[in-house]
Amino acid sequence: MQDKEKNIPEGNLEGCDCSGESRVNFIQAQIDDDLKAGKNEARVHTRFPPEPNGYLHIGHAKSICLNFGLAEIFKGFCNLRFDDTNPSKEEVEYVESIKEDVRWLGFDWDGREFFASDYFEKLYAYAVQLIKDGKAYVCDLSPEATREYRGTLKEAGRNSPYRERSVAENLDLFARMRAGEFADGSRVLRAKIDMAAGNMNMRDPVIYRILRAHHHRTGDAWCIYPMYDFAHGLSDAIEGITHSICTLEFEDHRPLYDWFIEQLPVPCRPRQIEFARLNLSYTVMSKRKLLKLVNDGLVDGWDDPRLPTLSGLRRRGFSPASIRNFCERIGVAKRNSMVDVALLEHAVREDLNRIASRYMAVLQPLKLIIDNYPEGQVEELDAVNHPEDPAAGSRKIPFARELYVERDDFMEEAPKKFYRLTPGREVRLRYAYYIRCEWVEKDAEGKVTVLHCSYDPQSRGGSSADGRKVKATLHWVAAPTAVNAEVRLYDRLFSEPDPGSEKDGGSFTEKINSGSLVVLKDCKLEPALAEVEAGVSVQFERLGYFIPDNRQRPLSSAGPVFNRTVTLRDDWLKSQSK
RNA sequence: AGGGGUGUCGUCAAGCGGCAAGACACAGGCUUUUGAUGCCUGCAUUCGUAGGUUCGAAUCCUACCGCCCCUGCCA
Repeated sequence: MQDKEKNIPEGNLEGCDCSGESRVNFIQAQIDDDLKAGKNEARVHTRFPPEPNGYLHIGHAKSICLNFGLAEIFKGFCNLRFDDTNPSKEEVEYVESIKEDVRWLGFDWDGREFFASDYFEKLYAYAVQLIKDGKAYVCDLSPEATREYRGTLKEAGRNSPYRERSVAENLDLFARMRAGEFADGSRVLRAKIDMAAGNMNMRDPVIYRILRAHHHRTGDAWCIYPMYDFAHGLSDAIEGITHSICTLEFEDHRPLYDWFIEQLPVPCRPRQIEFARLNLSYTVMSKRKLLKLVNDGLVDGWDDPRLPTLSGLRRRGFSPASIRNFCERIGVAKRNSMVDVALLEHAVREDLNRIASRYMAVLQPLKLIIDNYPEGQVEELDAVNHPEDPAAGSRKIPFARELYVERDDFMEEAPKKFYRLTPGREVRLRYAYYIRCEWVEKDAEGKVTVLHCSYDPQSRGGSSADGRKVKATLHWVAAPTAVNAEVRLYDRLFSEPDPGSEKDGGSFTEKINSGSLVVLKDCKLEPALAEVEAGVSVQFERLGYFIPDNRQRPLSSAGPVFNRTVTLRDDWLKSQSK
C-alpha cells in the first residue's frame, strides 16, 4: 500500500481520496497511464451523456458519480451533454428531469451544458469531409435490403451496389438529402469501411438517416440526423473530452469510435473506456421495462417510490449522500454482476441514522388506558431528538391516560423470546413510565381492543426509583393529541432477485411483489410530526425511516402522508421468520 | 467467418510473480430508555478447470469449460 501511494503522481494526490480506504479502479489506473504518457496535454475531461428519452435511474447514478468523480479526482471537468440525435424519441420534459436529478444527486456541471444537436452543423461538415475523402457514400438500399447485405454474425456482408458512387455524386446527393428532396428512409449516408469485418459495426455503418421529426431544440431545421456512433465520438472530440466512459455494450463500437476520430481533423483524441452497468436485485433497470410499469399503471408514475428511478428514490426518502455512498461501494469493473439491494438499504440506513431526528408514531394503533393515571391529566415529557447527537436538542411530548401503542407490541400469549407487553408484564414506555398490563378488553370476535394498564408514578422519564429493570421499551402516542396520518409502507417491487431474466418464461410483470405497497390510514403521530417539512427524513422510533410524501398537497386536510424509506434492522423479526 | 468481453467468499470487489484487502450479507458476543445504533469475534489453505514455466503462480504460458454483448436507418 505504501508503494502504491508513491506511484501516484504528486499533483494528483491531493483531492484524491485514495488515502487508504478506497483504491483506484481500473479506469483510474488507465487514466493515470494516459496522464503519465502526456496524452491530451495531461488533461482529464469527462462527460455524462444521457439521451433525453426517459428518466434517470440508479444505474445512471453510477455513471454520474463515476464521471463527475473522475473529474474531481483528477482535477478536471465533467460536462453534461444530452445525446439528442433521435428527435422521434426525445423531449424537453426529459432534459428538465435529468438536470433536476443530476443536481439533486449533488453534482454541478457549472454551465458546461451541451447538446449533440449543438453540433449538427459541424457534424454535417465532418460528414462532407468523409465524402470528399472517399470514405462515405450515399446508399439507396431500403432498410430491409441493407440488413440483407450486411450478412450475419458468421458470414461476411456484400458491398452495396451504391458503394462506388463518385465523390461528386455523393456530395450532390447528400446535399439534397439535407435539402429534403428525398423521402424518409429512402437513402442514408454510410461510412465506407469493410463489409467483411467480423465486427458488425464496421460493415459500412449508417451515419446519417433521413427523418422528418420535430426536434426539441433544432425544430424543423433538419430532416437528416446523425447516428449515435458518428455523433457521439465527434461530440466528445469537439468538447475536448479526454475520456469517454460508457457501458460494456459499446465495447464493440470502440473501433468505429476510433475510426471516425482517426479519419477526421478533430481537435482532440478522446479515449473510450467501458465498464459494467449496474444491475440491482429485486428490481428492473431497463428503460423499456420501467416504461411498461409506468404505462400499464402497475406503479404510480416515474417517481413511484418502489422504482429505482432517481425521482422514485427521492420520493421514497433516499438521500443523495446515501446513493453516492452506494455508488462508491459497489466499485467499477468490467464483469457483469448483480448488486444486492441490501447494500443500498444499508447505505440509506447508515446516512439516515446519522441525520434523521427521532419521533414516535404508531402505525397499527391499539388503545391503551392507564387506569391509575389521573383522568383528564396531560403532562409534557422530555425526549431527545437524536441519541447520538446532543446538538439535535430535545422536545416535549404530551402524555395522557389514554394512549396508542403498536399492535405488534402486545401478545396475549407470548412465546418465550417475546419480551414486549403481555398480561402481567411490566415494560417501559419510552421517555415516560413503567407500565404493567393488568387486563384486556376484547370485541365479539375475541380481538383485543383495549389494554388496561397501571403505571408506576415513580418511574417518570423512564427509569424506576428502585432501579428494577424492564426488558422492553415501547413507543407510544398520547390519544388526545395524536395526529392522524396516512403511512405508506414500501417494500421491494419484485419477489424475485432477477425479475428481468426471461429464462423461466414468465413476464417480469408477473413477479411483482403484491406486498410492495401497504397503505395504512389510521396511523397516530406525536404532534411534532405534523410540522415536518418536505424533503426532511425522520425516524419513527423502532420502526424505520420515513419522509413526507412529496406529491401530497401541503394544505391537504386529510393529514400528513409519510412514505417509509426503509425499516430499521430488526433482529426480532429476523429471528421470527426463521 | 465470426467479432468483442469476462470468470477471486452467498453478493459486490481489491490483487499486476513472494504466500487471498475491504464492504454488504450471514453467525456469535458486549453495550443500549429504539430487539435500532455502536463495539468485538468468526466467515475463500484458495482464486472456472486441467496441464506447464518458476525456489515460488490468483497473478506468466497452453488447452478446455462457463457466462455476457454484437446482424436498429435506437442510444
